[in-house]
Amino acid sequence: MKESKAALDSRRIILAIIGPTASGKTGFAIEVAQEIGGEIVCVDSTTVYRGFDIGTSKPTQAQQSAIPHHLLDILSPNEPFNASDFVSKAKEEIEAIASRGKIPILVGGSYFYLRALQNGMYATGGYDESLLEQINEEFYDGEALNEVRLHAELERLDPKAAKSIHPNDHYRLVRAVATARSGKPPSTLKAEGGLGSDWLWVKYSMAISRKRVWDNIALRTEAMMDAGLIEETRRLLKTFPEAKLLGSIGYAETVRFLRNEIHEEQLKKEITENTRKLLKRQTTWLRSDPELRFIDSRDAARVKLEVSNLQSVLGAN
RNA sequence: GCCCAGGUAGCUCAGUCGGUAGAGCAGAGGAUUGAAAAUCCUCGUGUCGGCGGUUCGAUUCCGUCCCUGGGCA
Repeated sequence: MKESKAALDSRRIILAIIGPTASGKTGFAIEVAQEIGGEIVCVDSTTVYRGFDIGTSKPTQAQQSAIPHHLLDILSPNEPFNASDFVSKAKEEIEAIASRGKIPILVGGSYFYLRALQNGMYATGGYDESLLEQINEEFYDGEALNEVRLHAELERLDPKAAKSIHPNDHYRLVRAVATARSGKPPSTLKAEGGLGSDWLWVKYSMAISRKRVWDNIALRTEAMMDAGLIEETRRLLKTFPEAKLLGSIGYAETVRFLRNEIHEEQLKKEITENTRKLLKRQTTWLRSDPELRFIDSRDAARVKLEVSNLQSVLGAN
């Protein structure tokens, strides 16, 4: 545990370039990867799915052939995927990259996934999914979930957890009750399985004003439409109508357009607005992480310098 | 030119039987532990179009002017 003696430091370097949508991180990450000899692991809940290309701003073929990208196109649209799946797959990729003598670079905007990978997740797993449904039924009153009763139940089982979960947050409420009923009060859980201190983390985000990201978002929405977002959505809707991602930004709005619920101008407006809201939520995550440093997209050379300094320090032992 | 309906928060509008006003959307901040591009919480002062008049007091009533939409010429 002691890291004061350099001779004991056997950590390997891992880079994270994690930033909001349309902030220019993809291009920056590729440049950095080329500078330091790295490979990219995508930290993104959407680009894992095949077929969802335009609306997810998946890295282009050219970008992918410039630097290997992992965890891209690994799933069919109907397959489930969550933070835990991400962690286990990412760990494999990271090990594989390191064993090739390359530096793993985590790139994406799904901060929740990054945190799960670095710090681990609660080992809840003790109940199966049917318990969630059972609770949903038990606390269903006529038309809707009775969150007051549900919240009271959590209050009884785990007062501390109840304090941190708002009654309207049904999803978290049901999960917390399920966890508590299976014998693990959520407030007592400890995160497990994170990569954490085995690696030397170098974490960056992009230094760019919200105004400029807004502009990028507007331009990118136009570009997505020109590139055939509507066609892509029509095709996916036909082949995978149940796909979870059809409910995500870009696709959900386009589905409504295809059902003639909104016109094209409205479609563009809604995608732009919803992407801006996403930007805001992502920014909240970034601000909460004191390890993150913000860097200009022209400063790839600085990252290279930092990495080689770190390498010489680590290599000294 | 005349008639009608409006001009209130960035947008769409509600409202005040006269005591200076409030919703939705947009926007901002936050949370976030197996759906996360999801889910949830908090945040609303603006010459109530301008100028006069009546009044203790006008965004509210009256007059007038300007602007917008519709109709008639």
